[in-house]
Amino acid sequence: MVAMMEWRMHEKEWRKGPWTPAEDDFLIEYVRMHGEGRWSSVADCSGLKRSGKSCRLRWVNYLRPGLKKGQLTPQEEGIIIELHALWGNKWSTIARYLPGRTDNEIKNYWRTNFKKKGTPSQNQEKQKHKVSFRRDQHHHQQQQIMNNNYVLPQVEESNQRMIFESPETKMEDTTVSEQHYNRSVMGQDVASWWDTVSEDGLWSVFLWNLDNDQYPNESVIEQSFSSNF
DNA sequence: AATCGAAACAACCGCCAGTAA
DNA sequence: CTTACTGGCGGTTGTTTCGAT
Repeated sequence: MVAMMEWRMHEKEWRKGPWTPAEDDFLIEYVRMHGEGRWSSVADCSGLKRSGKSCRLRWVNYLRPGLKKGQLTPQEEGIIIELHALWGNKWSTIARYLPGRTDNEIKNYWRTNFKKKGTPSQNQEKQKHKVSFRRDQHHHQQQQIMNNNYVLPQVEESNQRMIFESPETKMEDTTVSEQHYNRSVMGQDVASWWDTVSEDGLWSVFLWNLDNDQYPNESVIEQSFSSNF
């Protein structure tokens, strides 16, 4: 009995730290068999000594098919900047507008570049010369493994208002403010956009009460965009 | 070549909301 | 109605890599 309890306790001691390729394989195989979700049962079904949370995080941030890796494009940077101005640290919400990018990636990017430093435009030149070789290399391997096995699932959330067909072109079923956002930011030079906004003091129009978790006043946004873009 | 600080990234932690029992 | 469980999210930390000196 005591031995049994000890065994059970031991069973719940999850492994931590960096994931090994073998663990990744286990998780990929699990998702292939059971689909996403039911993370708490991964350990039981796959033999992984990882918590459900850990498995979900690994899958979402690293193993999931369709993930883009490597440096963010100027367009993506612009999207992040603008949406952060609109919604604050709603990383998962922002990530929905950047197909293939994760909330974690965006969060890290923001913290590294903008949190306690100058404007994005000041950091742009610096950013251009930074390349993540290690990550690209690893991701390339992962993609080669998975491209043959997975179909990128359609994003369908009842209250998420968009379906991406290609990353930076077609968006469907967006709200008015989002459509303005799409028109104004997609393809625009980030540095010039930032300069415009910061010089004109436009940030004030984006300020609203973050606690109520609502979109900013659309008419205000519409006004600011129509007058500046 | 060695060292050190900054940047980049992966992963963990705590909290919260939704939901099933 | 209450409670426990689960998944998701944002904040934070630890490690690795890069670049300057």
